[in-house]
Amino acid sequence: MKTTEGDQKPVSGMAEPVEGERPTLKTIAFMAGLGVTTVSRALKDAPEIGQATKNRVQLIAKQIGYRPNRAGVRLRTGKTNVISLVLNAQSEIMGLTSNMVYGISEVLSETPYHLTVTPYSVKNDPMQPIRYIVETGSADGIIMSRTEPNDARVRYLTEHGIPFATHGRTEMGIEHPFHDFDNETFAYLSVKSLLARGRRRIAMLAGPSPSVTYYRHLHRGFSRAVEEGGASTVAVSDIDVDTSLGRMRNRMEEIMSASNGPDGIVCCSGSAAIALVAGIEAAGLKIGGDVDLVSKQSTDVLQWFRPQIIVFNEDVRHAGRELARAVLRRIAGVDARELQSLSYPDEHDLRS
Amino acid sequence: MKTTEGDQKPVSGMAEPVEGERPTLKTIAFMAGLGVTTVSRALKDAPEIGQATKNRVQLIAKQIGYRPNRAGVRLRTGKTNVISLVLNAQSEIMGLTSNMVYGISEVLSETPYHLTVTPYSVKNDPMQPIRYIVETGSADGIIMSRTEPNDARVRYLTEHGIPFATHGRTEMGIEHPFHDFDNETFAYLSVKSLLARGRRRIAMLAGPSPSVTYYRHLHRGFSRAVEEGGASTVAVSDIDVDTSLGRMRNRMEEIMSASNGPDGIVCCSGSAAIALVAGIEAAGLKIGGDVDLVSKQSTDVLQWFRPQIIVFNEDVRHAGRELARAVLRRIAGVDARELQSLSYPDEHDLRS
DNA sequence: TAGCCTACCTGTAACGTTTCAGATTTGGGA
DNA sequence: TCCCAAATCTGAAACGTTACAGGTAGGCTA
Repeated sequence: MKTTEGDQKPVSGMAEPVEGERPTLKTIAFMAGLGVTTVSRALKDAPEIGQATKNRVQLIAKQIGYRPNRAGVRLRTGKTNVISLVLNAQSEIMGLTSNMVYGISEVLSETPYHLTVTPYSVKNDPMQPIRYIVETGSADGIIMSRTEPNDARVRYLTEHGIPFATHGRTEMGIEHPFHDFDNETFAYLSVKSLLARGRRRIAMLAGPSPSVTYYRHLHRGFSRAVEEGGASTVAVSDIDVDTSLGRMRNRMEEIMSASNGPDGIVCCSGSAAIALVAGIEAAGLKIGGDVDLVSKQSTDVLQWFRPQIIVFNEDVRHAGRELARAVLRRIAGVDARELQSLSYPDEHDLRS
Repeated sequence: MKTTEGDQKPVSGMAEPVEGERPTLKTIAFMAGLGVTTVSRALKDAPEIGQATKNRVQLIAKQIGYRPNRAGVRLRTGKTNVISLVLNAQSEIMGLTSNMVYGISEVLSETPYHLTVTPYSVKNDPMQPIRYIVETGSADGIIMSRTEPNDARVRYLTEHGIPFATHGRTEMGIEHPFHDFDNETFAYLSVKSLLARGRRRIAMLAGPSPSVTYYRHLHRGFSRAVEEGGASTVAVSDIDVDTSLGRMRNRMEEIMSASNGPDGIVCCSGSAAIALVAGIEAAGLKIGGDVDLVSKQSTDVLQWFRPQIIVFNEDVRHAGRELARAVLRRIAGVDARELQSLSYPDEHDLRS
């Protein structure tokens, strides 16, 4: 039987859908004179539906602006079509998180996925939001940052088989999707850059140790370059990238005022760099003269800050895109090992 | 009949729920020997359920960690328990958006609401994400920024009866929830501050005109103060807060190099301020000497920028909290006029 | 011709919740 | 004693979707 477009026999027991309501499968089924099952299948290009029918159904769906009801799909299939970004709600001076959000959204906007954001307070247990998402099944995939070498969240999610991707790596023998900035190379190149400027006593402001993995990468690159250059190291104690900028400045002033302060400093955060500069200058030293500073920045702000320093850019928007793609492909069943990527430091000497 | 705790007669036709699955109303109903209807009502403290039953049901629910299935609720009631933050995906140098997200989340975290973020590209129609949300019914409430004097989104949402709150005000005779920074007072006080420092030729870098409402507020406060002080005005043409920092710097250099440049400048954005400073200094002028600069900042970054300038702080995290509270109360049926709030500028002379 | 396979389509059930329209019990008043 | 109202509780239906287990028609094989 060849059904033509106009052939819309009203199916028995099926009332005409109300005008003005949001169209559902039933609406299309009524208009096409088909069963809802057929419509459902036709819309997802199932092989058991005839090509003519598919075309007709898809045309109608398009014309009346049909959009599947998310609650219906979710209730039936358990699939939420949601990716959750879990983050630490540290107040930010620079727009790191927002740019990552934009990156993620860029990728998700071409899919049926929505992005929900689940910040947790710094003081709280990082596991709490993760457990919540898993227990309530409120997302199909999770993106998270502040990855630790032995990360309880990674273990938990892996055990529960929930797709996720981390910003940063772990060191626990579990293969999982991640995207990371190559902090080791960054630290290595930064030290090289300082050595090339004749600096011999090198210090570094890193991430909180041992909680965050990239701390180790930084130190690996740092040590290697210092060693290769035959330079020496000055420890920066008591402060890390999480310290308040005020305390950072004060501590830096102390360190630089000491008799054997560093003459070259590597800093792994743009906002920290501005506090270090303040501390250095408070100690009466001149950047570029007495001491050089190299910093990573995740936002183009240090360009505008003076004195200008040497920076390496990290593109967090790109990281967001990579992470989103990774979770999506993980959800699609791609092997975790194929979803691990690094991005590389990009040096800019801002000093004009 | 007084039902005791132990009295759990299995209801006919009701199979024991599978262990390990997420508990549902049925699970509780089975355990309590009640119907799902009763359980549903007991959990929401309906008046037609006996107190003893309520206590028992609520205890069981708590013990087994029952959480209502969002898809079930959503499908049945149409309520999504989602608030959507719609924003313009401009790359940000400073962490404005993330702090607003944290503020919103702070409030939502004590409610059943989730936060989804829907960025739209700067080039795209701002109506597009709004229409999408309304047509697919994907949120119970919307928070949006970049509010315009005659805002199509506000009109559309009002007509469709969708609760929302805007960051910024409109001027279209529609009462709706908003939170706004008092830009008029900010501009007024800024000019006053410049006048007090003996500045007489005042300029301002404002938001894009006429697209964004706060442009008008800024100008109102600006003009009033300039007039009161008998000072004169220097127009800053071609650039606004949306201009790229590079162009902003160059234009500023031109303006300051002209014979009749301003000697006092008001700037309504922290990130713009750093570009203005660069332009001013490129023109060979000294801030604090030849010219004074007053800026609003939404993130504590200008503290660390030198030369230090006079700033007024805007607390975006607080704005986020206010906006979230406003949408929630609007959803609860509170009158829009009771959900309009302003926050006031807070001056800090950073110059030590 | 019968039987079978393929291609296409169908209704029913189920996901978990709330609403609707009762059902049952209890206590009290007449 | 009977009846009514109030206080509690109940199953069935519905929201929109997909999975399951068929159903029908036509053509091909034997």
